Amino acid sequence: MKNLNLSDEKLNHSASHVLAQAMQKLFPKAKLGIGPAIENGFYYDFDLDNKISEQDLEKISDEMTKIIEQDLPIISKEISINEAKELFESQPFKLELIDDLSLEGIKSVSVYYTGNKFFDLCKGPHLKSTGEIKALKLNSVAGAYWKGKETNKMLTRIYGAAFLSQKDMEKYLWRQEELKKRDHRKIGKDLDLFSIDPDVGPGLILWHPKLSIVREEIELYWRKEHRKRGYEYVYTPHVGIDNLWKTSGHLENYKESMYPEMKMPKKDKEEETKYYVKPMNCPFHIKIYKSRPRSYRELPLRWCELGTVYRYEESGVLHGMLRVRGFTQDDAHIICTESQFVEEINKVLDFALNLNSDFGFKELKVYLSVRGTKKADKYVGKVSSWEMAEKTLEEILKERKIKFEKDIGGAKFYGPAIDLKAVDPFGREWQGTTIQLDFNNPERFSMTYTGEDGKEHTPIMIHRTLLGAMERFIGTLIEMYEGAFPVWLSPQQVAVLPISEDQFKSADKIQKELSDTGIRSVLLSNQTLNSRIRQAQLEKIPYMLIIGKREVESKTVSLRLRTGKDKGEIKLTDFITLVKNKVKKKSII
RNA sequence: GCUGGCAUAGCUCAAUGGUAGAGCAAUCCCUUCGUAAGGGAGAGGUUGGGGGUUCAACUCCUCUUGCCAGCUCCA
Repeated sequence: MKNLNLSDEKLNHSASHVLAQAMQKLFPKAKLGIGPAIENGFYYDFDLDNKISEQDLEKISDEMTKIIEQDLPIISKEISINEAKELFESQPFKLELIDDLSLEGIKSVSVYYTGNKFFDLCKGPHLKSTGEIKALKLNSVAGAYWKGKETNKMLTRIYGAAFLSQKDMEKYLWRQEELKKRDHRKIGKDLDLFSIDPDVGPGLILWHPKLSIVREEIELYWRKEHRKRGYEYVYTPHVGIDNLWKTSGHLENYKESMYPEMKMPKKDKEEETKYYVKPMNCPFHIKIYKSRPRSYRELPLRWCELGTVYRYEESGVLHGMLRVRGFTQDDAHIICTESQFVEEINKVLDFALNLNSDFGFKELKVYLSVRGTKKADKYVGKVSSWEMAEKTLEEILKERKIKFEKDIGGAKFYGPAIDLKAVDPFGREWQGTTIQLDFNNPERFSMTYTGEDGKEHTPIMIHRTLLGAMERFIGTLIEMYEGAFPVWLSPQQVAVLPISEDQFKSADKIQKELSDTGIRSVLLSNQTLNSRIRQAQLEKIPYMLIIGKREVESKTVSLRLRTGKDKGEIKLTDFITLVKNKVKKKSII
């Protein structure tokens, strides 16, 4: 969660109190949960006897407006735990919160009054009066578990946002519209990039030809960069026998995320062989490692694979290409000695920063994912190894003077991680790179190498993805660029547009010449010129070449950019050089 | 998985109990055009699926599948 600035927090937090007050008036039996300010707004949770839907928001919003117009003062009062218990007698959730606070040893709590009828248990701070809220928008109704626990009661949550001026609200609404326009699911349909078919299965992506070009370009680049950095490619199967997953601990720790087993009867025997589709690639890479004895002289080993895995994610979390059930990780496992480990992590970090920058992600947020306190039994391996690893990763980040936040509870069951999240122009964060330590598998699989001392040692395994997964990464790119991919990734780079039939032949020749130099181009010759320009524009093709009588005579092409800019006449050879340059520099246009 | 909502032509949407309609796309015909939509014609649907209520269901009820928002979870 991002840090909120104080004025936004006061504003939205006060608005959430106004919402609660309005709800209590409209639904006197409503029990109040909590109502904090969040990034870009606020919410409040209620326990209601009745169902409410988005249609009710208007009514609630009107009630809130009345409270705002009364310009009620917001005043805090410090009271003792016992007084608080009396005051919130009829509010079971508040009583629970008071008990929690009391258990923490807190003796008094603050209560905020809005006018003299409404009060709420609250730390504050707040606006001085409701009249400071100048505009308001209720967005949605959703269910949310009390205290975020799946086993707790589900409350009704209402989301909204408050503003200090009408203008601020307009800006906010504009942003919402802008985000809707960039939704990769919409763009994916509009630009014929991908689809999801219920008959194939929810969360399984069908890559259409255009998006497959984007992926192919990324994969080519990815391979080249890995080769350059001393990685070797491996290929491994999509399924493995249950024994493998027993050894890896997946059947113990990860089974609910795995597709169910495939049972294969054995000939003349009663037992069956059970196969599982892989949710991770690690066990396979480990088996390659274990295919023969290893020496310290071979280490570090860096094995990478575009490994397709399947995870049976809960139906409610699926989201276009960003959260799917089948995805291809740009996976790698680095197997090294203890003394190589710090350097290897640093190399991976260098690689990751470089890669992110090449795709135009200039701003990154770094997280150190460590164990949480809640589900301590979820983590496998010795506590001492965990402490050591978390400390080492933290030191590496500090050494590099990288600013980072700790993501407490963000560690995988097998080890801590460094996660990089790309920040887009709208401030949204997209996880791609994750560098995870794994001290579960080397032990479980009894991975060893012979050291300089002639003795057996256990290697360290680093598990990492840089892009994350092809699906999520490319989905992110679609949102980031609003479907207008940088030139090197554009499914079509050039549209060739003859003005009339007289130039069809020349245009066709130009298109073939572009193809010969490896530039992806398409000849559009139906309909009017304007309609073809529109077509190329809507397809977000970076370059349009207009070929008319003039151009044929002077042996040039007229260049129009997808930005709408008319660059005038240019020689074809110069244009080819220009495109090649843009491709090389990975420019947007 | 949970809470709430949605599902009508390829797409975007209309029709609120009386046997489905528009624009765009696609198809065919005419048009050959100088920087974001040239004109015309015909076609396209057992209203996501099953069951029920009713003389009559896109419309009401119920089950189911998928999708959307959020919760929880995650590459």
